[in-house]
Amino acid sequence: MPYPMRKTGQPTINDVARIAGVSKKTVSRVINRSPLLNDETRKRVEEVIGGLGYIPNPQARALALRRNFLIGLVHGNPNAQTVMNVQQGMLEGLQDTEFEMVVRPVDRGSPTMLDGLRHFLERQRLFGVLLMPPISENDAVAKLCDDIGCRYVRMGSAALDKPDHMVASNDREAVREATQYLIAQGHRRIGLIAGPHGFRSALERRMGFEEALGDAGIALPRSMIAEGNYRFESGLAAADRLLDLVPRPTAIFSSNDEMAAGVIHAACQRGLSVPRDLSVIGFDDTPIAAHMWPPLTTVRWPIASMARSAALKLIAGIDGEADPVEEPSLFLSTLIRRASVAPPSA
Amino acid sequence: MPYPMRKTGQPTINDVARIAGVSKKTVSRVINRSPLLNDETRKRVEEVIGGLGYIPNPQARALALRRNFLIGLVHGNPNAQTVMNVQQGMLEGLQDTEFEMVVRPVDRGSPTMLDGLRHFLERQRLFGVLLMPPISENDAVAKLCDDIGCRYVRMGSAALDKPDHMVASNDREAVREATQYLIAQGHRRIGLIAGPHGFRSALERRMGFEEALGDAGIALPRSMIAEGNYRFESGLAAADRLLDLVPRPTAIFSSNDEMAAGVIHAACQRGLSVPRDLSVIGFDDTPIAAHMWPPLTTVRWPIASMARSAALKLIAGIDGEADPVEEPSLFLSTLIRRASVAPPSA
DNA sequence: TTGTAAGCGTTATCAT
DNA sequence: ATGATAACGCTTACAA
Repeated sequence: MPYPMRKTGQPTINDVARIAGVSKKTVSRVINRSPLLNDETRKRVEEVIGGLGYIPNPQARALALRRNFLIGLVHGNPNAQTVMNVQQGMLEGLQDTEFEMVVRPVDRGSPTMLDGLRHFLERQRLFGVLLMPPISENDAVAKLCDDIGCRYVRMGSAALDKPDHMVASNDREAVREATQYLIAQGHRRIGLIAGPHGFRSALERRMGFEEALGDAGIALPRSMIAEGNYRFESGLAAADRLLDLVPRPTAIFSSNDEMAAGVIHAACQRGLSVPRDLSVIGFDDTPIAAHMWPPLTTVRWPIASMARSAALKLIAGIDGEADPVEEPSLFLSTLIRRASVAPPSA
Repeated sequence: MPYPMRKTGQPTINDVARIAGVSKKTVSRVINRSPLLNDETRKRVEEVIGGLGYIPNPQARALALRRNFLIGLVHGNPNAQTVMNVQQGMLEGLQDTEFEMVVRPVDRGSPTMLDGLRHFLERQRLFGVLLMPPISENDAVAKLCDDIGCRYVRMGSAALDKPDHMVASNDREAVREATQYLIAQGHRRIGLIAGPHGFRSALERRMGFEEALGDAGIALPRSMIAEGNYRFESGLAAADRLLDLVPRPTAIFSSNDEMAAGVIHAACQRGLSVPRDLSVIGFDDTPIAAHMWPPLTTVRWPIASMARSAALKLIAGIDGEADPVEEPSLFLSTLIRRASVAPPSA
């Protein structure tokens, strides 16, 4: 036999029912916090449950309920640190619940992505999924979840859905602020390393950047914008393009930290000193931001808190005891000022 | 009702049996690749399965088999990038199987860690778990898995268990080689930033370092060793201690990349130039190694390959078709030479 | 408020 | 080689 059986000595609902002198259904009601139950009965059953150390079998529940106690994390191919932060926040939200986290990387862009995801969700009968950007920006994915009755919460850089299906950050305003900070420092030739085309986060951040420059009456020639794909190498290449300009930009805003690391790398390669010859601002505040030299001024993206909140939204309303906590849907990003920004040198 | 029911239109084993004109048990035999089956029957059933798009319900299987199709990833609190690499390797090994990955962070050091883990494994009836270092070094955890009939594979920096329960890297030799490289460059005052006490990886790497120095007849005063906890800040602090020495070390081997980033940070803060004033070698070859300035010479730790192999070991022997692939148990680390090492300046 | 009986979709036992 | 029947441990209908 490929799958060897295994005896388990764990108590079942039958044991509890027998010892408590009630039917299994009554025990089931206790487990599921049914409101119509005599307090005395409930107490007696709970005592037996405690004494036996009984824990309901999740597999049996999943079968009967046609629904597993698993929350999926669906992510595309973003930054490793971002994924870790999301996992951490999610697990925090799921802590001390009956839910576990299963991780599902998908290849966005693959034509079979949607089908693969459908099979996954249908087979595993997930309770819900957390959709990370940029997968979360795909409306077809959200519709798929709806169709097959799987709860979902989308994480995004703008309001993508109804509040109970979404947690968002205010990227545009945060970037506008960051850019205003550069302007206030005296910078006028400011380059942008944009995120990849088709990403909502890329769009929002770019618009924040453009708004700030527009408000200050600073022209933004096309040449001052270079597009990257959120990866280090693309930041390096984009910075090379911007730094080749004459005159050179005195500051660069990069749409994420990983590309900002590429900017600093490119500057160092040319013998430019940051921030003396070039100021740099990133976005995310991943650990490397504080660890690189010079420490990177960046926008702190509260992605872990967002994920925690998203997880709580996903499982909200199933805890018979308390009313579901109203989790916020909007999270504010803040500018973290470090050494990578200085006034432009004369 | 807290848990709303949901109708599913998916075909079941009964549909397959009815249409194929066989009993469900026969279908079950086809699914599980039972050897005692008429080829003709199998073919007919497989056709129906294909036509219907039937997929066995994992929840029902889990209940009947008393075993879930989930592989757990148990990790303590190490480097985020390392965890991501492990996840990636694991998922690669699990790709196109019926298994999913469940992530379980645990607080090693907590007195309830073992109990918590037991509850998790027993409740979820995991098929198997991948134990990341340093949790993997805890023999009590391995014994726990054995006791409750959960497969396990331990990842480590040395042979921790029998080959089918372990994947290991040769940290000691790799570090010896890295240190020899520093010596060959002409360094004689070489500092070590060790990993935390109680970690096997820390011990192995330290021994490799000491062996290389011993072989070369270079004295290693206690003051040239500083202990860190694998985190950036600890590397920064340890480097500060080493760089306060008079005379200063001309090179530092850091037991991982994150602490090495701290070393470079500390050097920059003092106005020292790497590699002119100080050569640095790290361990891991996480992405930041190539991204920092200067690019970090480091030991490439093939942790993703190890995790992939570990996953394959976990599910080996259940695929009735092919014989289980013999996965390697030992993985070799290699030195990656980048710009952070140079001969000591006169 | 509680219990009885019938699933949920699969696999194990023991026939034939 | 295949099938009937009883698990697996829980939940929902429907009674009582």
